[in-house]
Amino acid sequence: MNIPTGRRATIIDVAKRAGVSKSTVARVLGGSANISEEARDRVLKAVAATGYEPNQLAVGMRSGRSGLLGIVIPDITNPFWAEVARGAQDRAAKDDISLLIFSSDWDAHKEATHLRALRRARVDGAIINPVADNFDDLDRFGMPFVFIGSSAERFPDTLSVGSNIAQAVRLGMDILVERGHPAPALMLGPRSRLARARFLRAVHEHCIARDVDPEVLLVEESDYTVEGGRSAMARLLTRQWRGSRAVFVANDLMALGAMMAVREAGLRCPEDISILGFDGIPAGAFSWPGLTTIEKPGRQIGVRAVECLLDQIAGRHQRERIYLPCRLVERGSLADVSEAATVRVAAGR
Amino acid sequence: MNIPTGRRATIIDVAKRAGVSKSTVARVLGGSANISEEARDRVLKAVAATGYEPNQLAVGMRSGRSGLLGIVIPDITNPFWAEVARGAQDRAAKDDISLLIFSSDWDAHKEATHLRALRRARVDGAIINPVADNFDDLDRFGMPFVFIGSSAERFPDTLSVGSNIAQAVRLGMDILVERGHPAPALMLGPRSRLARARFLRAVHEHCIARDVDPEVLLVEESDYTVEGGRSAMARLLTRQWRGSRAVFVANDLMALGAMMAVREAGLRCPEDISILGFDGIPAGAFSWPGLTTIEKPGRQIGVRAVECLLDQIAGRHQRERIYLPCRLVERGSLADVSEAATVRVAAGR
DNA sequence: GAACTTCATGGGAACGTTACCACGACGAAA
DNA sequence: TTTCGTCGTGGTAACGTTCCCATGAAGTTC
Repeated sequence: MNIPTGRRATIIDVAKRAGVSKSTVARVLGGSANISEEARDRVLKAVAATGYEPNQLAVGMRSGRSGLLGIVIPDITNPFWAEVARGAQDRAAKDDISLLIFSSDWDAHKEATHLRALRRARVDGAIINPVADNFDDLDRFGMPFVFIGSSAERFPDTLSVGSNIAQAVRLGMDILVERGHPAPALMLGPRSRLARARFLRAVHEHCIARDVDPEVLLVEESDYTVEGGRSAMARLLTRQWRGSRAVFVANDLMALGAMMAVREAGLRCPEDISILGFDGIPAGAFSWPGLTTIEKPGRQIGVRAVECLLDQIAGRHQRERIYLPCRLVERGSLADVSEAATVRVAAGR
Repeated sequence: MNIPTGRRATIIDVAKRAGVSKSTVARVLGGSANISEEARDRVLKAVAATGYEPNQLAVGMRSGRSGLLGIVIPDITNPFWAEVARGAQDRAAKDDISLLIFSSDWDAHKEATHLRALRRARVDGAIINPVADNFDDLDRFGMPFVFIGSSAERFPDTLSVGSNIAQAVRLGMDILVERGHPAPALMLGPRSRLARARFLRAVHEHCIARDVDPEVLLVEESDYTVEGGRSAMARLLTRQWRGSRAVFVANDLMALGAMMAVREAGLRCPEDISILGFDGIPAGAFSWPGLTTIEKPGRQIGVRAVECLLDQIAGRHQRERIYLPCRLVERGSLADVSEAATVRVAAGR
C-alpha cells in the first residue's frame, strides 16, 4: 500500500503515482466531465493507495470557501441551545460542512472574541444568537450571517430564525380553556426580556378573542430560574383566585420551581393547582407529575438557520424573519375540570 | 478609515498602507524583536485602519497548524457530553484555538465520517469518545488524538482521560454506610458496558474491606434509561430485603425512573426507600425529592483532554490514562437511619 | 581604517489547491 | 485538402501566509 507515514499525501503524490498531471486528478475528484475512463481509473486507484484526503485549508485558500460554518450560542450546556447546535450540525454535515461552536455566556465581550475567531477562520457564514444590543455595523460583520432566538428581534431588516411565540401561546391557551381553565394566572419573566412582551400580548389577544377581560388574570413575575418560579408561586398562592387554579408559566425552569412551591404549601399538582410550562426542557419529563409544556423547536431552528445561511451564501438572500411552530407536550401537570370531564366522571368513565 | 468592503484586507494591504514590506508586518504581528519603534507604530495604525484579520487558512497552510481542534462525542444534546464539550471549548479558547464539534450517535459509520472531516480540515488534534471497537491502525489516525470516556478503556497503551469510577463508588458507599445503609441494593447497567464491570468490582472491594459479603447485596440490571430504572425498581420491590432499604443506582436516568417506581408503588423516597444516583445530570436537581448523586467531572474531562492534546502536539507526549475524581452532590433522596441520627432525633435535635 | 558583528528591513520561495489557458489529436464539415 | 470544433490533457498563475536568506547601515573591535 505504501501509505506515507510522515507526510500526508498531496494531489501531486496522487498524480505522480497515477502517471497523470495534477490537473487531471483535480478533474476526476471534482467530478468534471471529459475524462478518459482509463485516467479516471488510475487516479481513483492512486487515491486509494496513497490514502489521499484533500487539504481543506488549501481548497479554502484557493476557492474562497473554507467549508466551515460558525455558530455562537449562549451556552452549549443549556439543553435548548444544545438542540439548536445539534440541528445545525446535522444539516451542515449533509453538505460536508463542519461546524465551529462557541458559547458566549450572554457576554458581549466573549461574543466579540468568538466573532473575531470566526472571521479569522474564514468561515463561510455564521449563526448568531446576538447578545450585544448594537453592533458597529451589521454590513461589516465580515461574513454572511443569520440571527437566531428571540434576541434577534432587536435587529429589524435582518434574516433571522426563531420560534413562533404567538402560536405557542395560542396552543397553551387553547388547551387551558379546553381543560376548563379559561382565565389562568400568568407567571412571567423579567420585564427586560423581549420574549415577555410578546408572550403577554399573545395571551391578551387570545383573551379578547374569547371576550375575556385580560385584566382579570393574576400575574406574577420573576426571573427565569427554579428559585424565581418557586417564590413567584408562593406569592401567587397568597392571592385571591377566581375560578379554577391554573398557572401558565413562561419558562420551564420557573414551572419546575412553581411545582416545588405547590408541594411545599401542602398542595398537590395537578389536583389543586394546574401548571403549564414553556420551553420543553428534558428535566420536565422527570418531575412529579411530569410537566405539561410547550416545546420550542430547537433542532428545527438549527436546521433552518443553516439552510438560510447556505441560501444566502449561494446568493439567494432574503431579509426575512422566520418563525417556527411550537408543539404541545402533554404530561401530567394539567387537571381537566371542564364540564365535559365532569360529565365523563359522573358517568363512571 | 477606508475599510475595503468587498475584499478582506491582506497582510500586503497593511504593508502598502504602512509603507513597509509584508515581512515587517509579519514581524510586528508575530511579536518578534528588532523592530524600530516607528515601523511598529505605522504597522499597528495600518492594521487598525484596514481592519486586518489574519487568514487562518493561509497561516495553517504555510505553518502546518490550522488552529483547529476536533471533538467527536456521542451526542452534544446529552448534558454530560455537552459539559465535556464546553470544558474543551473554554480551554481551547485560551490558546486561541477553535473547536470543531461532532456527534456520533454511538454509530461507527458516522464516527468514521466525522474523523474524515477532521482529517480534511487538518485539525491539529482530536478528542474522541471511541465507538468503533477497532480502528484499522491507531497510528494511522492521521492526527494526534486523546480518547475520552469509559469506552477508551478498550484501547490499552493509549492516552485517555476519564472519570475515576473506583473513587466514585467509594464515595457513594461511604455515604451510604454513614447514613446507615451498609448493604445497599445495586442497580446496574447492561452487561455489555465496560463501566458496569468496574462499578461492580469497586463495590465488591469496598464490601470486602468492611467485612461484608458482597453476595448478600440485591442486584438488578437494566439499560441506562428512565424506563429501565422504573422496571428494575419494580422488580426490586418484590424481592426480600434485609436491613435498610437503599439502592445504589449506576446511572441517574435509571435513578429517576426508580424514583417514579417507588412513588407508583405507594411508597415514599427517601422515607421508605433511599436512592443514590450516579452521573450528575441536571434533571436530578428537579425531581422530588432531589436526587442525591455522584457527579462525574464532565467539564474537567474536556479541559484535561485539550491539555493532553496540546502537550502531545508540542511533542511532550505520554501514553497514560488519566482518571479524574468525582464529587458527591447531596440532595434529598438519602434517608439517615444511622444510630447517630436516631440518637439525635431522640435528643430532640 | 579594515574586518566583523548587530540591527532593521526587503525579497522570494513554498505550502496544496483550483481556475484558466494552451496544446495536440481526432473527426466532421466545407 | 483545409478548416473548424471537441475532447482529453498538461502547464502555470494565483490565493495569503511564514520562513529563510540577502542587503545595507551602523556600531564595535583590533
